Amino acid sequence: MPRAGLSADAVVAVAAALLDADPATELTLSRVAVELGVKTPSLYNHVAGLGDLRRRVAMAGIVELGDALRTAVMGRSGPDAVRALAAAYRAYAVAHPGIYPLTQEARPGDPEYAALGLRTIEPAAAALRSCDVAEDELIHRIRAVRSALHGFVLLETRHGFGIPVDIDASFETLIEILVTSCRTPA
Amino acid sequence: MPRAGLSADAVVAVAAALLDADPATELTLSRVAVELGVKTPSLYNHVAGLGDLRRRVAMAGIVELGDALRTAVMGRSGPDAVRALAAAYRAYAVAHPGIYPLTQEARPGDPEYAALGLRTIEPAAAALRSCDVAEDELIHRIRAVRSALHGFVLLETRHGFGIPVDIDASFETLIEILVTSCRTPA
DNA sequence: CCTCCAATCCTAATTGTTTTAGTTTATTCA
DNA sequence: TGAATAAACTAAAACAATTAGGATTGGAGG
Repeated sequence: MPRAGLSADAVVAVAAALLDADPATELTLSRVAVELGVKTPSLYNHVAGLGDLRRRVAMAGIVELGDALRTAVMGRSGPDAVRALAAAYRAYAVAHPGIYPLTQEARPGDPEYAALGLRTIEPAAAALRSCDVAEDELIHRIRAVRSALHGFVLLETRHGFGIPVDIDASFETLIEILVTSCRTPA
Repeated sequence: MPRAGLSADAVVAVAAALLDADPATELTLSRVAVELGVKTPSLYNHVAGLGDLRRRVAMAGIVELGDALRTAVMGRSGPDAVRALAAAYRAYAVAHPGIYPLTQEARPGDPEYAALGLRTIEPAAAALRSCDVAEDELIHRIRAVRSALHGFVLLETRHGFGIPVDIDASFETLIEILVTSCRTPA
């Protein structure tokens, strides 16, 4: 038995790659093991099972998505910030159609996971605060933006938009609707 | 072997009920069979397998959702129609948190399924047309509304809104943003 | 250098799932 | 009544997750 030299990170990376390569196919430990040239039970030395693997992929994805959003919003404000945030959000989902849905899955009773989730909320909060959104409206506006972006990229990446009409234009329309709510401070 | 008196519809109904009763738990033929007091292979007399069962549940759901939307929009126009549509959409998803996601799954190469999908699009198209949305903008507006609603109800029903702040108020905010794009004809 | 121990990887086995094949029995209808 | 059809069953194959336990590797400390 020559040692394969695995690590939790390597397993997570392969799982993430498989997920993005074919988002429609279920992630299985078998496929990850084959990809790594190892038997399935060996994965348990690095990861506590399929559920844990999915959680780890999700957390890595949240960090990446959060960083992308933070970067996008940096140095921008008002409608510009919202537009940049939206573009970055969509870009991440399109680039990672398998990982993305995991990043938006709730895990009740997992404080570490919940804490990470704030990474994707904060940039949105910053962008909206930079439009003069009242503080008691902020959460609702964040939820609205998040809902719109989440729904759009989910439908896009899963081919839910049936008609072959320019999806970029649809996204522009969506963003402009969202931005409208930003343009006019009270 | 006393006969159980099943039918495709009965199987679909039980599957739908299981799905809604516990949206987090995977739908399996085993559970459906147990619920019906029958062995798993017997289900194949009525349904072509798990995939077919899911498809049938989805189609039944699409019809129900489409009817709810059509009813909501009937006799209304402009912002009123959009508000009613949104409320009905959310009500369906909340009442059927297990079935709803299936109704929004794309099935490439399934014309019957695609045709059914129009049932949920048409009410939205009607609502938006009744605001003076230009015809070449219509698809994009429909997609925007659909994205926003889809994302919201998915996050709501899967407990994706972390903070315990009034979700109804957030939905109101979202609808008002969508309706804004409706209020002002060119 | 050598021993030892912990980590890694394996095989074997259990459980639970989908699905196919073939059999039996109930129902229907000619 | 008797035959055809449909619905249920048993048996079994294929595949996945997981656990248990055993063997080997690789490195840490003497």
